[in-house]
Amino acid sequence: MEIYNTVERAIGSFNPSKKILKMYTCGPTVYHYAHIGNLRTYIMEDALEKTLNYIGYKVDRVMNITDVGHLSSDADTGEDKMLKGAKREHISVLDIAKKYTDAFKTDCKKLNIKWPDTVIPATTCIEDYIKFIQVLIDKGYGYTSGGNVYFDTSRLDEYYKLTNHEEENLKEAVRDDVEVDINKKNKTDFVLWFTKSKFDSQELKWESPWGLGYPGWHIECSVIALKYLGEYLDIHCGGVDNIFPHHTNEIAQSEAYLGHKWCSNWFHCEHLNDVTGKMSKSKGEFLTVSLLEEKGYNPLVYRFFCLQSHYRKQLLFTFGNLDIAKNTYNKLKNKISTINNEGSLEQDNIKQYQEKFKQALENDLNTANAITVLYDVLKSELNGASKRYIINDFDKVLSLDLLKSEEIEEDLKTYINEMIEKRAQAKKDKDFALADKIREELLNKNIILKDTREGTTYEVIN
RNA sequence: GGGUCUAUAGCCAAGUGGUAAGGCAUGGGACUGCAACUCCCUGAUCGUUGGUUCAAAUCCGACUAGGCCCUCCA
Repeated sequence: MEIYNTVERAIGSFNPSKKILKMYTCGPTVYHYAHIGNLRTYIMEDALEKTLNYIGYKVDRVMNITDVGHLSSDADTGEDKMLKGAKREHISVLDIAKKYTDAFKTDCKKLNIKWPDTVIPATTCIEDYIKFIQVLIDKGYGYTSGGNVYFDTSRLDEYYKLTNHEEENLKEAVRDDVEVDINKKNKTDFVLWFTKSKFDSQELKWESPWGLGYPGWHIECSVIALKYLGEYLDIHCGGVDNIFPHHTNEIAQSEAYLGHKWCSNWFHCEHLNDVTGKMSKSKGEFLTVSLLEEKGYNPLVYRFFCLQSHYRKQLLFTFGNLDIAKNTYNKLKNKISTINNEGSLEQDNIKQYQEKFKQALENDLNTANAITVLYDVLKSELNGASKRYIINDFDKVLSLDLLKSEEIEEDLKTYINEMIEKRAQAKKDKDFALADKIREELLNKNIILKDTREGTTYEVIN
């Protein structure tokens, strides 16, 4: 397939000859609920993984869970994030991690995001970080200063390959709330191991050759990727805000450690913005999947909203825009639900549509176009069975539950049918007031009646 | 200040040199007791400006606007 590669700053071919691909994903820091902007990235990564499956690859995918605790909110003057969460809720740091890992898992499930095969909490690999850091020190890439272990970026020729930065142009401590670390030899050096925390309240600490402390932020991804996926990665994913410094530093550490090129493709998902810019937890409304549900949106409407757009374009979130997606999604599902299952499979035509669908996805994960192919299928002359077959096939990537209809309990069915009978009689008697009253009553119970030529049908919405 | 990305109708968008796909919304019509559903019809010369070319939304330059990153936010 063709896909944009951040290292090349261009769309390039991605057609490894092997059958199994190694994919690494930066996971969440589990100190609070994920907001839907975070989730956009996971949705698109999920679509990527499923696309790779669709075109014939097996994907060995690993994701970390950052439960080590790093800076709080957007300022690094405050407390440790995990600890802040723990204080807020009067439970321990580890309980916070568990709580929000579970919450994240639930969100993924609701959005039909496949949980990666291997998900590793950062705190389970402390020994590995220590060994890794020791090797970096032995090789001359690490040094200790002011109690912390730092990575010496001046030892690298290609430190900026991901960003095209020039060292002299890099500003230090751009944000007001960030302080310059005087222990660093170079301004881009970063911490591998902390013993002197900027905040003394760090709760989780471990013994190390350099003293009691905790790992730097970037080390966990390098080490976990190496431990579970080996020395070569095919694709590494994350949000665009991680390009610098996080991914830049991952490359620095990993390649310094390995002595060879580490990951060939970098996949970055753009941000979900609100009208003021990037969505964040500290600003504006804190939009979670649960909140969307409370407001009456099926989480898959949000997935659809994301898939209709391109992962490398910023997407503007407003409830108005989400309403449009909701309407579109409901119409789409509704249309699909009316397709019968008759006829025998028209293999040749089916293949054509599958090919078109594949082409859209292989073109830098063009999910918007892939959805258009779905509409082409709906409008086509294919028989019902063939359409259903294709829709089911497409949904392996889209994961929009396109063929799933809500299970309706027998009691409710009986009730609705009785009401429909009653209304039909009322209409016959020209008692439209009663007929409308019945329709209204059912609507209040989220049951929509539809009068068609064949009679009255209904739809239960959730 | 530097880097990076984006700019097509109200919204999401396709388009990768040959006279602008699709979806939703809007408006009109059919259907209906009325409505919803469904079906049919309905819209843009592509941020601005130079250039390359027989031909540009598509390539190059400049400009403008906006987002993101520059030490731990996906």
